[in-house]
Amino acid sequence: MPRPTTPLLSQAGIRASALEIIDRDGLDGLSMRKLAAALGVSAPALYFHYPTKEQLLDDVANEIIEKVDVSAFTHGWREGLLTWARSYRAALAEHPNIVPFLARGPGQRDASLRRADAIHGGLVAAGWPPREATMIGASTKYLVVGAAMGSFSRGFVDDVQVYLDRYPSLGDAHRLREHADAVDRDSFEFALLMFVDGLAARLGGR
Amino acid sequence: MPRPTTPLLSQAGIRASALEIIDRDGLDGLSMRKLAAALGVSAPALYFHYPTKEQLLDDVANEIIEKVDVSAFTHGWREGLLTWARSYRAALAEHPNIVPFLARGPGQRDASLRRADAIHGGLVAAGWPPREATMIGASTKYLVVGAAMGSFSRGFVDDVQVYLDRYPSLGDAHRLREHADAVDRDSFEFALLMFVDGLAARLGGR
DNA sequence: TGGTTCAACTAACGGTGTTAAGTTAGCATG
DNA sequence: CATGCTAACTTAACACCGTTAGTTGAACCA
Repeated sequence: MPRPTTPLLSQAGIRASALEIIDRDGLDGLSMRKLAAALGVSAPALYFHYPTKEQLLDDVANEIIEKVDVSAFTHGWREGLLTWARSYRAALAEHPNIVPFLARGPGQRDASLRRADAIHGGLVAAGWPPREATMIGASTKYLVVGAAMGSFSRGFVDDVQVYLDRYPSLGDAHRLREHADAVDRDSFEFALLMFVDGLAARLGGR
Repeated sequence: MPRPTTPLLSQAGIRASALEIIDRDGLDGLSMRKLAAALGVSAPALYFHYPTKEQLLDDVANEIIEKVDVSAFTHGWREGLLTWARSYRAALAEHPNIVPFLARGPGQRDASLRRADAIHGGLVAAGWPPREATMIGASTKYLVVGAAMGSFSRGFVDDVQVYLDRYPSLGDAHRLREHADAVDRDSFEFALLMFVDGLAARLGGR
């Protein structure tokens, strides 16, 4: 069945289906064969539209990062930073399974760089020295990526009783599992505000 | 050649060789066959000592986390937190290639939990409400894991000129690549201090 | 109309983690 | 001391992976 009258595949369609599988089955749950099957096509057909799986994932990741809002630096660095960080985290939290890939390597993801530029520019325009602007950008990214990993609250397995017995100081943390998402969200917000407070004190003390 | 007179393999030896390969060839560079070859043995022999690759990696990760210092909470929460965060980051920076695995899933890594317990206990003992102690622990971990990913400075590929042309505001960031490690280390220290300053202000303001 | 290009196909390669079955050294027991 | 069980390895093989090669026939342009 060669060259169908109307194309069966498109880059956008492939990306959408790939993201769907990642969301449902995890990053390791995505294989080219499974993806092809979901699109009603054989695996090598995908390689006509994407040269490699890596490239496809790069594009999917790009699509997600595109939604991050870096526009609020016009309302001051504090507002800009908070808006950026929150929308960044929200974007990742919507597709947590792709975060390990995101974090692995930068690849060819243009969107990240365009945003890094906007952020750095916004901070410098607000009076931060370039070197500190760089560090603030990096720091915020650390927070977002770290939080997106959810490594803390997800560090508790389902069978909680075991840990309660062994680690008494964890105390009220025994309900961490059931409130995992809320804890992650609150902790991120907490960390972000502490960090920005620290920044404000530093900038104000000059 | 069955059952050699003296065992060729041990869990510790397997872990050591695995970590060596990971450090040298990256996380994806570790395969059971390559690991077996490095140990002068056939691949299935490993499965006598480790039920699965995942379990092996869990153990390797555990070994690394074991080195994290959580003892300094006896000198106050500030000192305890700083020491923990710095030694945590140092431990990960020593084996950056395993960080993506670390972040992927918590697995059965006992060491993480024993440390979470110590940290939570130390913070509460120093006067932090349990709920905030949980968030402080989580936040610090976000910073460490995020920084270990080095996702910011490594987000710039080798060919820098391309980005200079396209993203003018990046300005002095054009030397990011060559100073990548230094930038990461400084940014982490910066973020940590800003965060702890924010914390101190919050605790002091009560 | 003819030739080229496109978008799919099947077959296959080398790699992966892992399981099954075979072989024999070491150890415990009668 | 012989017997049997377990331990620690072997080779062969399974199902899957990302990817490449070679084929087919519809669509498009001259």
